[in-house]
Amino acid sequence: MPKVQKFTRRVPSPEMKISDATLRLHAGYTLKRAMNVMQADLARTLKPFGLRMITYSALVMIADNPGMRQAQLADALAIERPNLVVIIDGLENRELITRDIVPTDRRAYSLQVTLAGKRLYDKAFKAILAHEAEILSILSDQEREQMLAAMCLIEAAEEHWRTLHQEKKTGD
Amino acid sequence: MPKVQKFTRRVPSPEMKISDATLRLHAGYTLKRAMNVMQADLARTLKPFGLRMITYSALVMIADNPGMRQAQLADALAIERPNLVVIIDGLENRELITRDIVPTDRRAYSLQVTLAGKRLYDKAFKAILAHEAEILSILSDQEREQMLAAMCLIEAAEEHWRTLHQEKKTGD
DNA sequence: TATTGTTATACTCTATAACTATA
DNA sequence: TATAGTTATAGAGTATAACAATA
Repeated sequence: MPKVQKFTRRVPSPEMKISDATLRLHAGYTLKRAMNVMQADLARTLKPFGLRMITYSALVMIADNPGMRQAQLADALAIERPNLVVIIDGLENRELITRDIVPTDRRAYSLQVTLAGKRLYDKAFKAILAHEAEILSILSDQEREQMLAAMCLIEAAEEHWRTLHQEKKTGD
Repeated sequence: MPKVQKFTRRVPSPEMKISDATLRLHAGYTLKRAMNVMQADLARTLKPFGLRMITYSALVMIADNPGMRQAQLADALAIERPNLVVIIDGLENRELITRDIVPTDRRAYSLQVTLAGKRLYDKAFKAILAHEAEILSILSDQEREQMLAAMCLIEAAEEHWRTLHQEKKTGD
């Protein structure tokens, strides 16, 4: 089987029309492309506040759930506990949150937002809402609601789907 | 003897209710959560074929656009040229694609899919469609179409949005 | 001088094992 | 024994600078 095809000319001109029609048939591909746009805008929006997506998410969760522990936060944000440590460290060093001692369980910390943390949270939250409203303005209110509902259904479907197949994740 | 816990708890922690209601107000957050589900399933689906998302995408693009160059492929997949090299290397080593010489431009390569590459592409494509159909079965046909249309609008909106603001990305 | 493919590098994000101190 | 937080580390994924060959 000769692999030399230097004589088969296909004329790969720079003006050639590139098509990703096949990949567009995959919902995951289209979803990823759209999410990259949202993600990039979100990162730009948060940058002036010195926040990244994950640090902002952690700040919001702590502010909304005062006293929560790191393990709970990691679970809620769907990240591993070790990766949360540096995130919490950063927020604590900037005095946006505090790690308080839990009298009933001296292994754990009670996470609390500070006044400065809540102020930053409020500003970042409003900025994000404004940016997202701008990007999503191409969608009607109904389209936007239906899209978000569909996203929630997809996310929720995973648990249902896993239960159905009784995941054997221990071996694979 | 299966180990049975006296008190089975999914989250062995305070009985506190954790809420991510605020983050749910951000479309980007909800979008990311849903995409993670699709992404994880896609990775699982491709694993038996020895493909990752990016290598599968490259294979499909090359098969659908015979003769395209690496720079074009990198642009289409929205990745940097240096990161594409190792991907192309992998596909070429497995003889799924070939790098052919372009007589008219000896700097460039003409990317072509091999028969084995096309066969793997067909199998992987069908597997992905089946998996996605299963996950998206919680949505009606109309809901699915509307969701995908919304995703395309969001992605397309970025260019429009950037044009409107006449990006000063050179300094930011 | 600009472009194609490439190398080297670095930085982020994520995943896992193992340690400590508690329970 | 099990859990909460931590440390160290490794693997992806992604970004930029710079180089050789060629246009």
